[in-house]
Amino acid sequence: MKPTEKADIKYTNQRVEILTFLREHQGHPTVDEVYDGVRKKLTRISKATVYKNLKFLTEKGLLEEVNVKGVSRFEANFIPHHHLICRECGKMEDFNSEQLLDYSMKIAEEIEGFTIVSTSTNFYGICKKCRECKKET
Amino acid sequence: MKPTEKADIKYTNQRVEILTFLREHQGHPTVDEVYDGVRKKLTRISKATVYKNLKFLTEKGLLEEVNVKGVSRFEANFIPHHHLICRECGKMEDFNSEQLLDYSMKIAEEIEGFTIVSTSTNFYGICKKCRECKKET
DNA sequence: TTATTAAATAATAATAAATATCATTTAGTA
DNA sequence: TACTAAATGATATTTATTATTATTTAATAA
Repeated sequence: MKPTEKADIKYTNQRVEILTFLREHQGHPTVDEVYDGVRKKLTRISKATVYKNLKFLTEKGLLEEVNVKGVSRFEANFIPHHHLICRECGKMEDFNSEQLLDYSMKIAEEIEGFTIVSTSTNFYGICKKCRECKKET
Repeated sequence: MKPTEKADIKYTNQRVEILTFLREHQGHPTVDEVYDGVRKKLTRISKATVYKNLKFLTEKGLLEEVNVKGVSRFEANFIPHHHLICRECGKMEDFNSEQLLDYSMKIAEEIEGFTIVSTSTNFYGICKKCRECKKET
C-alpha cells in the first residue's frame, strides 16, 4: 500500500478498498456511495465497517469529511483546494487555485484569536445540469 | 417583524423566537442549542417544531445551515462573510473581508460548468482557548 | 512458515437524529 | 369576529450512526 499514509494502522482489505475507492472517485461520495462502491469488490463488507472506517480514517487524517445540505461526504484529496457546490443538487467538485490559497493565507495572517493553518473557499452556485433542467420548466 | 424577510410565510411565535434567537446568538448554534434557547421563552415548544422550522426557514432562505465536524449549525447572518473554524473544538466564528470576497468572485468568473453566485472562505486552525489548553498538557 | 495477539470485521442490537402523522390550535384575511 | 389553510405539539416512525460480541485477520516475532 502506498506509504503516502505512514499512519500507524492496520491495512485491512476493507480499509484499502475504501481508500482506493475514494482516490478513484473524487466526486465526494456519501457513506452509502462508498458502501455500494466498495461492495463491488468486497461483497461481504458490513456497513458498520464502512461507517467505522470512514470515521477512523478521518480521525487518522487519511480522509476529510465535508458536508453539503446536511449530508456527509468524504474525500481523499489532501492537496489544498477549493470546492464548487451546486445549491440545487448538492453536487460538489474540487477546484484548484494556488493564487486564491496564497491570497487567503495572507489575509489569515491578520486574524487574531485563531491560529490559521489552512484555508478553503466554497464557490456556491448552480451546475450546468441543474441550470439546463430549470430552463426546460 | 422586520421586513428584511418579506418571505411569504406565517410568522408564528415559534418562528419569530427561532429567528430572534439566531440573530442574537451569532455563534452558529446547533439544533439542540436553538431548542434550549428558544424554550426559555416558549417553554412548551416541541423539538419537532424546531427541526421543522430550521429546515423550513433554511429552504425559505431566512437561515443558512453550516456543518462542522458532522454537526449541523445554523446562522441568520446573510451578509456574505467567511468562517474561522477551530479543528479542535469545532468552534466557528464569522469573519469579514470584503477584499477576499471580491478576489474570490473575480476568480469565480473564470470557472466553467458552474454559475457561481457567492463564495465563502473557511479558515481552519486552532482557537485561542484550545491552544492554551494544549500548552498546559 | 507458523504461532501469537491485539485489533478489525460481520452481524446484529441499541441509540440517536430526523421526519411523518394527526388531532388541535393559530395567523392572516375577509 | 369568523373562516381556513397552515402550523403546532405529542408521539410514532423512519433513518442514520454507534455499540456489542463472537469470530477472523494483519502484523510481528519465533
